Amino acid sequence: MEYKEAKEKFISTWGSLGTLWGINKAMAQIHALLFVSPEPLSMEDIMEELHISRGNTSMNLRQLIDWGIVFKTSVAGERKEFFESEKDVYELARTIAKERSRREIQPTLKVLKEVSSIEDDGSKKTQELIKKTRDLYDLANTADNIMNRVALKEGNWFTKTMLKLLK
Amino acid sequence: MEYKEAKEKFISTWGSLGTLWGINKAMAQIHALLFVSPEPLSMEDIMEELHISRGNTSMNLRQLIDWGIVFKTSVAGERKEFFESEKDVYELARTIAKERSRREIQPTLKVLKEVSSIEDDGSKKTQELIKKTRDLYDLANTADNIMNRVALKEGNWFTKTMLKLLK
DNA sequence: TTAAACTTTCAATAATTACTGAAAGTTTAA
DNA sequence: TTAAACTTTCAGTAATTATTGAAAGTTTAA
Repeated sequence: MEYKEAKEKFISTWGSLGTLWGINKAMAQIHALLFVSPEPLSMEDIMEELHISRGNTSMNLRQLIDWGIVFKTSVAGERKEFFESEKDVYELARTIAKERSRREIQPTLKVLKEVSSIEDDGSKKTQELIKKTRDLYDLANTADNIMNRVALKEGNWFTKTMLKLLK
Repeated sequence: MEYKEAKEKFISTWGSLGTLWGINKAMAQIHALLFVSPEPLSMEDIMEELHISRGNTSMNLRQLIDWGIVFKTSVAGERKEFFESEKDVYELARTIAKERSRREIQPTLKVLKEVSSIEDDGSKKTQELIKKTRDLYDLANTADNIMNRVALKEGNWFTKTMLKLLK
């Protein structure tokens, strides 16, 4: 396997993995492409490599920028815009974790809190609903804290420490 | 807000959250329903509460069973099958983490390993591909290890320890 | 200013994914 | 055994989500 094949394999795998996790294929593939490109790419470049339309490219680039993992750059002497991705995997993971927390976990926690705060009328089913949503709240909250506040902070101090403990 | 409304809110939120993470709505909602039910439910019960067809119910129950988070049970004196979900949130999280690792992370790691093992021809783009896929491999591997081997083991020892550190 | 170069938007369409319902299959009580 | 009770399968359809392409919008060099 040499360069071209390897790169295509990576991009296509990343696309499928994205789909499995609720991220559309084009978005995941654009990210993958930018991630392994030594140089920033133009919209033209991306369209051509991935065989996707201008509109699709534009919309998905915007989403990647909204997520904070792709940036616009300018290239000296070129009029059009170029794009590059966050290159540091820890920074990438931290950004994604932070965004998913903000967009998805926090709203869910809010609902879990509301639901688990209903009045206990003493019935078994009400008590079960309260207990279960409270348990989920605690779990989601803890996982969120670990992810955002420990695991991904300060380079990989945490990682190194944990891997030592795992020996 | 009282019982009925709270329960519906929980089930519907769980369904949307699932969708966002690549799990279909019916599957997530069946799980939510079973998770807060004090008693096992029959297919009939589930169909009626969620307004979904028999076929849909059957297929999604099977998937939940395949994932290892829903079980068939028998109820004394009843001929039909009943279903109940894993009730412990830690066990639930552990099972889901293990399955997602097996189904998704492991295959991805395999591809990342392959891609990052191509021969270095000295070109910048090849070196970039190797470096980036190697970085992703390390990140995914570490996250997977922490998730499966530490964070979710033995009740919540880890959680408690971590939360203390976070003070 | 203006017109070429470029980007965004969005209605139409394609592709994918989920869901239904009825037929086929299975189990169990008598 | 058999027939009622129940579950699974799957072809057809519906719903959702992704993609295109062209028109509208924006920016910039001259």
